[in-house]
Amino acid sequence: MRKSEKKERLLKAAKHLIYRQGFHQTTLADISQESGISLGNLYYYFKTKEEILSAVIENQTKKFQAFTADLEQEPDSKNRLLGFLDIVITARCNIANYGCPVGSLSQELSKKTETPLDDSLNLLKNYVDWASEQFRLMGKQDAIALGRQFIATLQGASLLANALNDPEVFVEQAERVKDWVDSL
Amino acid sequence: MRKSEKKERLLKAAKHLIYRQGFHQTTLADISQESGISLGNLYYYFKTKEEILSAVIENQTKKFQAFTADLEQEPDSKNRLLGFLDIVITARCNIANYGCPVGSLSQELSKKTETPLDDSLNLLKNYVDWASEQFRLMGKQDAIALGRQFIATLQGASLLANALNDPEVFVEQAERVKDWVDSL
DNA sequence: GTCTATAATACGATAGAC
DNA sequence: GTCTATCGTATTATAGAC
Repeated sequence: MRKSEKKERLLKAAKHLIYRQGFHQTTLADISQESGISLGNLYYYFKTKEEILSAVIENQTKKFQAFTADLEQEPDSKNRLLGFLDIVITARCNIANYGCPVGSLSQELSKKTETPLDDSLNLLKNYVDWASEQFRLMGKQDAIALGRQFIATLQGASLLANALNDPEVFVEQAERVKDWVDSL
Repeated sequence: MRKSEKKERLLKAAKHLIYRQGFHQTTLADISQESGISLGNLYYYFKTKEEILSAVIENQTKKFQAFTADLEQEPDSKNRLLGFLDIVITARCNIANYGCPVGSLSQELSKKTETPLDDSLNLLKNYVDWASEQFRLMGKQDAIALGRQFIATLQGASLLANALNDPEVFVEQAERVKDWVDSL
């Protein structure tokens, strides 16, 4: 196994566990076990637990970029927003079980007493900016507020579906967002 | 100082700290310090940390009941929803700094690996049920979905305002909800 | 009921052999 | 690079004097 391959295994395990358990509840022993890499060896790849968190956030940022780049294939911005909704709807079950990976992490980190780690703040902002840009391309005057509304409603739907433990709550609300976008 | 008064002091400190730091990041030493009650004495009032959490959740439930009971003075259900919005808007700064007390706790606890503690699940559900009831009284067929939309949008606005650290983001989105309710 | 001191444990991090 | 063993500290919880 290549060195970088191990680092990726660790990152994947960390991402998975942090999503399901939250950052503070995930121990390095958990990550070691899930990845099959010994606890001592883990420190060869990441000097601190915080460094793992940074890597996970960076990974999420890249995923966002790949996600929106893929949507660029659709030339119409309204259809891009609708395509975005279709994709998140397919994640309904994970959302009902664990919430939105970006939103839940973002909220947990906002309660951190230590260093702010601004990258996490930017994660949600990236999505908001992307959505606002789509509304701007649709010629909307209040594109920024619309973009915030788009993301906020989906975040709220994730939170609610998670709290009520019901994927269909997420689908129902996302469909409402679809109707709303369609009507604009 | 009465015995029950001390218990209330502990509860208030715990509630405050859990809201600002989250449950897992709040230590019993923190609660001891904030309340001015020694760590050992704390255990006279609450046998475990979990028991404090239960008390905080129960307190939030009572707050919800008092909150909605107060709104019952307004005879028109649409006005009750609008009144609800006006009140949460006044909390904009706390929301931008720490999120919604109910939503953030609910999300943190949904990631708990141990016992589910269903009371926390019911907290958000109480709000949803209340909102849905108002829409039902307004004669809406899809009152349940509307109630979910009402609470979900506010939760999303809280999350976003918190992530972006901007109270006006919350106000902007809450005003949009007001316009929406008004138009129904 | 209230306090100080301390036990018990979990966890991040390091040391050092291989 | 990788491992096992272990340190140091934070934190929940208890013991026991007052």
